[in-house]
Amino acid sequence: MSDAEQTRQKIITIAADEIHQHGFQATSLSTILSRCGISKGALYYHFTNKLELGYAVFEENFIPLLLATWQPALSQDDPIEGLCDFFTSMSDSMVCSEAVCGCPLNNLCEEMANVDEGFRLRILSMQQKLNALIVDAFTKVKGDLRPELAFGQVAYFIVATFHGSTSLSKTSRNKELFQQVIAELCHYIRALKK
Amino acid sequence: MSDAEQTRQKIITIAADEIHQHGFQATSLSTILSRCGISKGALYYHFTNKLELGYAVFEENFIPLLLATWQPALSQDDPIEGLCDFFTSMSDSMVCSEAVCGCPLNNLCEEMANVDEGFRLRILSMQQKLNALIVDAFTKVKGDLRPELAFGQVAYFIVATFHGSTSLSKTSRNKELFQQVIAELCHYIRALKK
DNA sequence: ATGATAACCAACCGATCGGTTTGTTGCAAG
DNA sequence: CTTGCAACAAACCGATCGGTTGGTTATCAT
Repeated sequence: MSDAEQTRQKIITIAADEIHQHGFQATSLSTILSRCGISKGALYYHFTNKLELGYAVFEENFIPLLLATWQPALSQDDPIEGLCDFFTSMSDSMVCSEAVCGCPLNNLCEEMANVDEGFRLRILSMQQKLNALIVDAFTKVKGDLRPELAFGQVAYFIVATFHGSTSLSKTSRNKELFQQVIAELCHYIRALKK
Repeated sequence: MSDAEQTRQKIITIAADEIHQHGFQATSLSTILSRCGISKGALYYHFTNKLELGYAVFEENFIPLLLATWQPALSQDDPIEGLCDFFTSMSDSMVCSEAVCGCPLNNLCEEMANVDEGFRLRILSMQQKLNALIVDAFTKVKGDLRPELAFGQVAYFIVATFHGSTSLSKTSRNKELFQQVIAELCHYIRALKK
């Protein structure tokens, strides 16, 4: 990897961490620069402005991260149990510092969807991709599921509840509350089976 | 009402609208001042700083608004149907401009819970109050509900899903998606009955 | 050896932020 | 009639923001 590409990756990685912690608007370029150990000229050599840096972080860091997080759970032979195990292990292993930051997708959705159209469309695209993943997984085992279910609707419901539960855990700082909502979500998911 | 109290109320009302639209941190005092038609000296006569203004907005505007929104649904004879009617009529009557702004409680939770402890504790208190309202309503008709239910857990689940669905509608700008998730939430809620 | 280019640095810019200071007005009590 | 305080207005402050500019260094083909 060339020096330039190395610097670019470093910027994106650190910017992703800052955005995850403080949101996009509250993230200061100065902080990124000092953490990277580079100057502002270096950053603006690689990115035309802050917004383009944000888009790059979303596409090159957040999206692959989200897909890598959800994919394994959904490609199990039994995606129902795969999802429940995924949610449960996440709520069990969650430490306080993670609970505070929340899901990067949900964070950006809350913050930027009604602020910048570029962000909104990228977030929307990712939400649809995630939803399609869940629908595909359910379709593969649709013989085991209740026949009247609308998979798209159910998939959005699951993601909405998951995001809402991460939101709740931000104020409580208590993973037991998160675990409770996740437990209830797993009840719901398992009840999708015949 | 005295002139001073009138000015104070005007500031809070307009600040509440700005915070609801743009979040707390992105809300500019200058904008509030010009919308109110007052000077900065006037604002700082009534509030010691921006944070205290934010607290006042939360306690004197958002909290009463939220309680007035949820209370009627929960004090029905049948809180299950009350909640479903509440959610459904909200998703039906929602216009695009409302969908973009989301729920004030959820917005502040996402933005401020890990930024300011004063906000976090106030939000947490409100979440607990809302949860208690739901638990109380369910307890009154517990004879009609499935016996194995943990009401607190169920209540948090409902609120989490509702907040997650408002989050989803921010990106889609399409109330049909919101309606779908709400419809699935109503399925879940009605299934709480025996 | 030299010119070109990629990759970067340091200093600076205007704008805006939350917050402070000083001054002014209207009314009400003495 | 004047004194005093409540209720503001207007100007200003330092800090920080995203962004720009002009130069510097290292590499590499010619």
